[in-house]
Amino acid sequence: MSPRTVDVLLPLGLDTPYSYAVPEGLDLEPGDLVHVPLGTRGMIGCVWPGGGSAPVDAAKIKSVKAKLTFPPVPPDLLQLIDWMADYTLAPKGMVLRLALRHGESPGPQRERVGVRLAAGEPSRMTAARAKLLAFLADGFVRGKGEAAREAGVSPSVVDGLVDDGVLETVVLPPEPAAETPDPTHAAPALSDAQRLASDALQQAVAAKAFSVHLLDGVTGSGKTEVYFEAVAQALAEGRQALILLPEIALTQAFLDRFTRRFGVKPAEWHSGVASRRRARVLDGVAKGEVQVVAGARSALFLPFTDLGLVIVDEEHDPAYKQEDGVCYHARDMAVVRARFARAPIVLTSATPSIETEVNARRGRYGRLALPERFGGAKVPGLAPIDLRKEGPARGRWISPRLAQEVGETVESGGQALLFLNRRGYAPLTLCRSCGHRMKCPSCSAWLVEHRFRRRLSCHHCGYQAPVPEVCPSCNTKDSLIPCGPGVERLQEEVQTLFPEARSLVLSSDLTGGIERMRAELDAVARGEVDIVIGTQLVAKGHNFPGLALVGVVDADVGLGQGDPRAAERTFQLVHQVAGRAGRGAAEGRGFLQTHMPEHPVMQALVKGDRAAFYETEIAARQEAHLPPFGRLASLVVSATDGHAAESHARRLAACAPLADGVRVLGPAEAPLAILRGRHRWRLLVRAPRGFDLSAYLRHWRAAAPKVTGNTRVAIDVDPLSFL
DNA sequence: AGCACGCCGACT
DNA sequence: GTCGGCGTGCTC
Repeated sequence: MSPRTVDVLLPLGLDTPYSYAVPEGLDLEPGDLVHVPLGTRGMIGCVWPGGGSAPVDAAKIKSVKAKLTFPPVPPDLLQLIDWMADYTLAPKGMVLRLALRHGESPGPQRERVGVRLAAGEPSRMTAARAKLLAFLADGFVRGKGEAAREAGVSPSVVDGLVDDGVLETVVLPPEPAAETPDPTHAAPALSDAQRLASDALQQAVAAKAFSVHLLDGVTGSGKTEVYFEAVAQALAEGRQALILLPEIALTQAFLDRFTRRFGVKPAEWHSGVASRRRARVLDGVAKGEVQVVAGARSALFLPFTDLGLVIVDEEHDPAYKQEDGVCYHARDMAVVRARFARAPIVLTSATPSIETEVNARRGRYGRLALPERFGGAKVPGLAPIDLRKEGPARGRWISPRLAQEVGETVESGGQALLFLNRRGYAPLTLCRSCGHRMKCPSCSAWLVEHRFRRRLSCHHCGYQAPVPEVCPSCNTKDSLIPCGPGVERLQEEVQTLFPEARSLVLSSDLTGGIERMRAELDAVARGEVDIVIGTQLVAKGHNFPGLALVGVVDADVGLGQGDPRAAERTFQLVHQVAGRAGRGAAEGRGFLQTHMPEHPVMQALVKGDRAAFYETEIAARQEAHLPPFGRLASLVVSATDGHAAESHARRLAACAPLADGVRVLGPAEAPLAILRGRHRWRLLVRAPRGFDLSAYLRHWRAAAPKVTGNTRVAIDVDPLSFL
């Protein structure tokens, strides 16, 4: 009799599972994680449902080594992986990898050791020992580290007394991954509009069925309080809730709000969480002990077994889009997971993406609108400052009017925010003698000067070099001059204009990681800074209660380039930044510096007319058959050799299948023509709404000439950016 | 993704 | 003569 076999999907670039023999007595279910031999090494894979894989030579079949005592992948997540692989054209194994590559250490947890007073006298008494013994005099067990910390002595004092026999060690039960949130801890007082919305969401949760709602409200309208009530409902029913946030929005402020509502912090899941903690959260999620996870994109792949609610906060945020490897939009995939889990999902935004807005208008998503700013504070209007007429002097970026307003704000004790979406000191460095421009050696991009780090750096590949003393082209000394502003340069200008003011640059490339970032954001919130100079980072969900003025230094930055989403992104970003002001008691004011005040986006921003923006933008998308009125996919052919990339792109274009209403545009050199030393040619597929683009691309790929050498074809279904 | 196998340049 | 560069292809 031939041995039983199972299909095992491996987290590799493979589209089909492999067959393995099942050892006698081992019981395997789909979703179980197993250790299997592969070639010369071993690997963790996932038992895959179906059993319909193509038969292989029996002699090749190896045997499953062991089943891991690790949480299995639940059925809805298996389904999501299948679905994502089909949709994105990524190998199934690479999608599985997203769900397995959590970076946690799955090994046995380190025992937590506690101490308590035992019989016996210390051989010697010291001040530190006396302090510790006094602290432990009640005879209760304390964690080792905790005892040392609380008593104000070093951990070695604890160890010393243990060796002395005065203290005894006790093994403590493992610390829970998260404490249990209490849905009744502090029910908030909601406005009528909030109550209406939260009732609707609670009903959706109670229905235990798939549904999508857009929770639509301006910054400060109380969206978070509303969806917390939906979370409370899920908790009351004993089910799990997932709150997805753009990574940087997972601030102390968010955790504090959650804690105020539910009494304890949610389990966190993002790149800053230590690996041991991740393992505990993962385990807790799988066992249903962790009920609420607040996490970044990757939390989408956690093994929830009883998911009762998904929230995607700030659903329009482009950070949800994964651009490399498996290209996917976490918001869209969250909707799919919710569908498979038969759970309601709530998308929140003050400036919904056009896709979501149109879905809400069509009635595919329910819309819950929170029209007013909670607590009465006003959304700041944005006064336009026409840079053509009242711009600053050459080499300056803050117009006289904006400078005066900032000065008055700071003098009267208010906080000002200057927004400029450009990192570093200057986006371009050129030689005044020969005109040479400092360029990245492996990308077609300028090197950005970072004066604080005293380096030139490429924002696309991470290349860094010191600022040279002589021009690399003509060897003239001290001839390199910075062109254009970045936030660092803006701070320099601020320091010249307002020497007394305390200023701070907030930008993603500040050293110190997410912890330092949170600390600085908190310092701003406490009013320890007068003038904040920030990139888009300041737009994302931080609350600066003392902020009285917002100045958008260059509203035109994101426009141009022919990117169809440029208008949308500019609107969302500036709208959000403007919303930072006036959330507290102070009435905020805003200023918008632009070279094109007549542009529809600027007009909408100046008038605070959100509806006008959606009208023009939706009409423009419809006119151009762009998403969501048509579908797009991008194929980027890249190779270290430019001709190889171009010729493969041309041959690829030549064999594109014909289909009704489908147009293949290109190949054209990608806007970023060279990236990390690879030449890039781009093809764009435009198809009608509702067209099965994935199937089309699959046929195309099957008919395409096979890729040779280091040529690569990257497929992005529903691309967001056009670089 | 690794890791082995393969076929061409500069070293003990 | 071998060591080793990384291109190519396979892993149940």
